[in-house]
Amino acid sequence: MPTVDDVAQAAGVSRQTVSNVLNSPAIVRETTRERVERAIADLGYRPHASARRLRTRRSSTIGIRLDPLRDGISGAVLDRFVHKLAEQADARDLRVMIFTADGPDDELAHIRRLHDGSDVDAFVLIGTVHGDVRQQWLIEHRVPFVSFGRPWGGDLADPRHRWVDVDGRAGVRDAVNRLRASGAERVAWIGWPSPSGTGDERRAGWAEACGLDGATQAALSRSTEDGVEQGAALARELLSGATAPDAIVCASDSLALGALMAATAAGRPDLPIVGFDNTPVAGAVGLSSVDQPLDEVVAAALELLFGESGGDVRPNPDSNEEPTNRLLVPRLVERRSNHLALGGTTGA
Amino acid sequence: MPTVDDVAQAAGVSRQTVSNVLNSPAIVRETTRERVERAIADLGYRPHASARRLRTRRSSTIGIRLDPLRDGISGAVLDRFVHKLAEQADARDLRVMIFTADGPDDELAHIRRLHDGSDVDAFVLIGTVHGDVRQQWLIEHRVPFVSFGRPWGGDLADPRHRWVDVDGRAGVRDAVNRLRASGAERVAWIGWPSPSGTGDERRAGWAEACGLDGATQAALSRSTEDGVEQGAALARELLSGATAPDAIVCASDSLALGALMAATAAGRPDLPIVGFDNTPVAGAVGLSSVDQPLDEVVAAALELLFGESGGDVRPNPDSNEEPTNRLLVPRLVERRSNHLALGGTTGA
DNA sequence: TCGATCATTTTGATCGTTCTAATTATTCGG
DNA sequence: CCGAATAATTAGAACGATCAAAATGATCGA
Repeated sequence: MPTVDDVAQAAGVSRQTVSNVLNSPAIVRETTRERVERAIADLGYRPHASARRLRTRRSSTIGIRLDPLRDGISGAVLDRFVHKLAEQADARDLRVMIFTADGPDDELAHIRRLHDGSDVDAFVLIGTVHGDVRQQWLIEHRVPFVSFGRPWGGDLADPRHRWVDVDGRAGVRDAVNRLRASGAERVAWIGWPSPSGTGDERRAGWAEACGLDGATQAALSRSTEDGVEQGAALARELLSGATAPDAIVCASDSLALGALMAATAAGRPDLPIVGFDNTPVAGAVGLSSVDQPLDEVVAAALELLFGESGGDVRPNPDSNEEPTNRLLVPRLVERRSNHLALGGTTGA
Repeated sequence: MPTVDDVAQAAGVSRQTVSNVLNSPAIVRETTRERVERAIADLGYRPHASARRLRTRRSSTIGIRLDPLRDGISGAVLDRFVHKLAEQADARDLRVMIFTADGPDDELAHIRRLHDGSDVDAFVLIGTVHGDVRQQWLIEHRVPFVSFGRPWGGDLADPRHRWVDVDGRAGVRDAVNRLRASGAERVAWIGWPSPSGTGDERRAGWAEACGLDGATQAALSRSTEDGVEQGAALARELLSGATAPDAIVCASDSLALGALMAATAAGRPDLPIVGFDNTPVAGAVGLSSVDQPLDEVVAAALELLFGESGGDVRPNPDSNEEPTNRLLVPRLVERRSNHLALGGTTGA
């Protein structure tokens, strides 16, 4: 591999001029620049990333932990998130390094390793939880990071904690409103056990929009761990209850798929059911779902970390001038035909 | 961040001794080593990754392209693969860098960029295709790589092409045999259009084991692009045909899910159906599926690249002594109850 | 006690780049 | 056509680690 010196020699200039052509072309004379560029092309020169990183003390690399494998249907959202992150990072000439961890402490160990070794100069956190050790450490050590997920239980406006999130409450509210506009009067809810930041927010959206009194709300609301079977079980329970729902909104596609299966089996194939995350499965079985705008989420995350369109600059973590967080609005994807019942999409 | 010099000073030794404690502890005297280790711990020293990489000319980083997002159910396999890769790479003190690409040429551009910049010193390729430009370039430039997937149409024994694959033919064959042992006599096949290396292999497994004459084989075999709806359509076609199948084996879980939906809708909820990849959805709806041993695949891939348990060594690409590939055997995961029909798993 | 041998530690150079500061070319008003 | 200002380029040092080889310390048989 040729070095900057080889290029310099070939172009008849000095090392530094070659470097300038690459990093601040504006200060190099037109004719010189062209000569150097030709030499670069001829020799097939590429800067040695590690040498550059060593000198500039910038890795231009973001680290992200892959979510632990779940058996559920969901989780695919985070895979999509990572994918989009890689895509958009590339556009800014950033690299993405991944790692896995067993739990928060293990993750923190990885974060420290990658940070202390200057492998990575910013982190993206997903799935924030109450009193997160990661956030605390990152803030304390002034390591740039952004989280996909609000700092539950923390100061939402703390400028040192940059975050992006999707307004699940609004998403569910819209879904419920839509169902009611279509004639549903008893929209039920299947969600996750409290306390769960994300889950509680989504449920709140349902509670706000369902238009039911307290007793009816209690009768039409259920919670369980995420999972298809769990969703099916609770849907069966709801459907055989005293006040049967005429629509169900769920906190996830897994729960919704279960509910759809239960409804179909119970002879109610047309019961409107809405899931969350708009996973591939939802599309496949014809399930409505609240779609998170991951493209925007990623774009906002990178913008908070690196600025408007900045290449690899990286502002300091505690300016208080512009907001350091962003709440995005999801969109309901409506699907009408229950493919489980039809056995296919559009007729035989 | 402290440097090796700071540690040296604190421990009262030279730079190099600190380096030796980290890289070849055996040659350092016990007492000295302890002193240095204490200093390292006290100062919280971590070697600067880029400096080390610059000097050693080794990045200890593997690059992998994330599969393009598909709408299908499958594809999750590759996410799981990436996850396990990150896990096992970590155990060897390797980093994993991800990227995305629009097509083979774009991917090659990324590969060149990462390689030429010494960002990455080995690549893992997934989803090999006939006459792959990536493989060709990597071999030509003697860049270490391993592919998950055989070099379709190439020399399977070429020592310069390290690969790991799962024997889909054997997997499908076993599945068919199992179905026949349970009494099925007309096992149908729903797969992908030929030519498709992976798809053709899987179909061959069916053809070998189904025990049907040519005409019946033709009547019971269908192919289509991957997708739930596509699977449902073909299953309907098969079920309403002259010679109706009493079991269906599919090339993917997407197709199988479609088939299951179609069968359920057609009043044949108990028709045995087998998918491929054992994705979360298969578990959720109670679909049998052929499971790829991804742990072993990843372990084998890393072993082919870095040796038995080697940390970050990296053998040269063309020794002919040991095999440079590995074909692993998948395992059928049997599930009996069709949850679509029951509307849940284990009764109400 | 001496020189040879082996174990341990240190010194100087180097990886490929960019930073800082100094040097040389060029432009321009008068 | 000169001197000052600005533009363009260059030389030397530095980033933080490891390599290669030299220097020192310890061990041991004669």
